[in-house]
Amino acid sequence: MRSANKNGKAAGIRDIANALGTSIGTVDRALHGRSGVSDRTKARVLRMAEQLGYKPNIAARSLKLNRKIRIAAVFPREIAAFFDPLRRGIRNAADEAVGMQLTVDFIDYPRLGSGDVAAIERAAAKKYDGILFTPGRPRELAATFRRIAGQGIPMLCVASDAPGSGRISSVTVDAYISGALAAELLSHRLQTPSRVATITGDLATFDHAEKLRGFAATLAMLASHLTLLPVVESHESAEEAYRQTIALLKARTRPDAIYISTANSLPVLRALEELKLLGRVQVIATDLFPELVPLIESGKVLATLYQRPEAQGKTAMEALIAYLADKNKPVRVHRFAPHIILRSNLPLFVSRLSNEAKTSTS
Amino acid sequence: MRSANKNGKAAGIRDIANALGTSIGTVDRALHGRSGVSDRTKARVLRMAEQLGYKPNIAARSLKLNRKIRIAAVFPREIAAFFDPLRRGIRNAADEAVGMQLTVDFIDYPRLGSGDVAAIERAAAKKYDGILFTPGRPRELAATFRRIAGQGIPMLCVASDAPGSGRISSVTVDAYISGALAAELLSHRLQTPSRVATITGDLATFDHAEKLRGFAATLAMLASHLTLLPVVESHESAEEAYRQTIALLKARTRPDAIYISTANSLPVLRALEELKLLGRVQVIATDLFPELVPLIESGKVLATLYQRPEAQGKTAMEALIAYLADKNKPVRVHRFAPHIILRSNLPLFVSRLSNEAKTSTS
DNA sequence: GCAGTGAGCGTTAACGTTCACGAAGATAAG
DNA sequence: CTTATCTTCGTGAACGTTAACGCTCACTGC
Repeated sequence: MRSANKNGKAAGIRDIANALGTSIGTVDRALHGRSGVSDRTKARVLRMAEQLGYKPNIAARSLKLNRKIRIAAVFPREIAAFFDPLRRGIRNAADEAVGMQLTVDFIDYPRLGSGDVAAIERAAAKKYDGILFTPGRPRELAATFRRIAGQGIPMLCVASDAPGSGRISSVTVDAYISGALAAELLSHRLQTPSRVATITGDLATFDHAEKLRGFAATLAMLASHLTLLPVVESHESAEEAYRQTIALLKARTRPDAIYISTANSLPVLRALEELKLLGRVQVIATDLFPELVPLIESGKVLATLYQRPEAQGKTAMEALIAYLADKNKPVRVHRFAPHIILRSNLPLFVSRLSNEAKTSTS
Repeated sequence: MRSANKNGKAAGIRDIANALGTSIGTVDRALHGRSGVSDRTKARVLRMAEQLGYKPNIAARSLKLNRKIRIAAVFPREIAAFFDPLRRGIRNAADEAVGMQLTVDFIDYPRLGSGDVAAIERAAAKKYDGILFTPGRPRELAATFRRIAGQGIPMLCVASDAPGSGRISSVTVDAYISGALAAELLSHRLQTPSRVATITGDLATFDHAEKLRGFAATLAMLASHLTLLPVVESHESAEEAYRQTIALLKARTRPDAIYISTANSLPVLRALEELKLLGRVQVIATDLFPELVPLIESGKVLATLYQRPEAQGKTAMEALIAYLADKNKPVRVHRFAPHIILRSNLPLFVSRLSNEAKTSTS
């Protein structure tokens, strides 16, 4: 960005060599800590580089070392409203990647917890340079994780984390805070003693468990008049979610509010509708899809916590690329803030639903 | 990303030339619509390029045409809590820019509406390749805009828009929706007939006017029991904001809630505190700074609408760079969704306040 | 004395593009 | 027919970096 030398051009490796009366080969070796330079010259080079404000020309570098990188993106087909934009984010980031020949293979499997182990195994066997995926049930994947990590293939978790799996990093919404937000929003609305239910995907999924933790803790802290019913697990299945919701709503202890912590909220809403409880039971949903729009507009759904799948995908891919470009540089763990979608800011997100443009991840 | 030819490498300009039995010079001319190629060969080249799945190697290109770009970023010093991170976002984007020698000059002036015309004039005189700024009072800047646009210098508005100014694009929070959100959040809390006040920066600023429009419209639509008091303009001055708030709170028609639509909320909060009204008057603030944190934690401020200055700066800079790299490609107008910061998701943003790391703009 | 070793360094050929220069042929003007 | 001009195209030198290769010289062991 700054410090051009006298003639106006930025200092290059050649300028350093000239200034020192040495050769560019030596400078290159010194700058990269390669062998074949004496400590003395190495120090001289480093100092001169500093002095001239040397910044490596990335364009020249990536032109020279023409890297080919193959990345596997392993994600379920369901829930499409979440994973499709996530894949889009990944694709966008891949397209924008500059200075390498990037190949992204998308490997699909039916849904979280069903077929993921096999799919990831399959990907690992193909010797990719990196793997992107959502760990649905970290326990069942533990053995696979060890094998992949052992092979030295970097894996990065997206949409849910798997601590201790050897993944180089993870990109997720802050799950605990998502749950906490849901509780806070409900506490604003429910002023009198009420029952609150939660429907989640699968408690074996780390982020689902975290959401629940946040929800329960915040409920206890901010709203002691709200009692939490036993959690319902839909196991990422639409039918199961529907059945369980019906059962929940017909029970003696019918909840006054429901927090759906998975993007799989459609069956739950259908059950509510069929029992004519939409609007009478407060609902906080997760993520956004077309069917949810009119419900928020009409106030039948109080809010939804948008997990920004496209942004997650993009950030994850960028992080993986950055890691592959330079394995020394550490990769940050990204914890996104979920967007609280209410009635009045809904239009902003709806326009994004349709515009599946290559752009924007804000 | 795909279509490597037989030997595994991606198709380059030389491959096209070989396949056609022509020279790379001709291919280059044809691909870029330069003169000196017959229509026939041009068509042949284009077809072969398509067929081989040719993708230009950006690294090689930017290595060859070693462009130097100078950009001016003209922003006020106040309100630092907003403009400092915005500048940081700009700097980050500049550092990440690859394939060009980028120089960013930060030009400061006291505050919006005071010194901005002169500062922008000064920048324009220096023949920058692009200008980034916040149009505080578009009216007063109109003449300057015309001159700059006439010189062909692209300008991009950040944090507030200036429609019809000739700017190539703008990056802002969706102001109307910010206002609407504030109204909706207040309507959740205030159930009985109440008075609501708004304190803004300067109604001459486009985005401030928009926020008010959104606020008023949503109040009318969702909460007819809330009456809106006449708007107060602080003119981006701390002292004026303080004085006006005191006056407002001592008036006969003391408001039950205040929407502070400018980041300049500190003086307002001070006034509230001194009159012991913090916690008794509902407050929705804008943006985040250290002093606001305990107030949100304790529930004395209901919410704040975070305008994500760093993300805005980064996106704006990226957009300008993209435009300068290819002036044909149109630049999107970016409308960010403000983050609603409540008690439970506050920690997520606080950590960003301290970590002034180079990373993250989510 | 000499071959062998290896540390330290210089040379040079790529990587894929862009662009200035000039050659060759066609057309026009004298 | 010659000379000038224009169109179409090929040639080759950069851009800054990396890495393979090879040179020099000091040191070792015999």
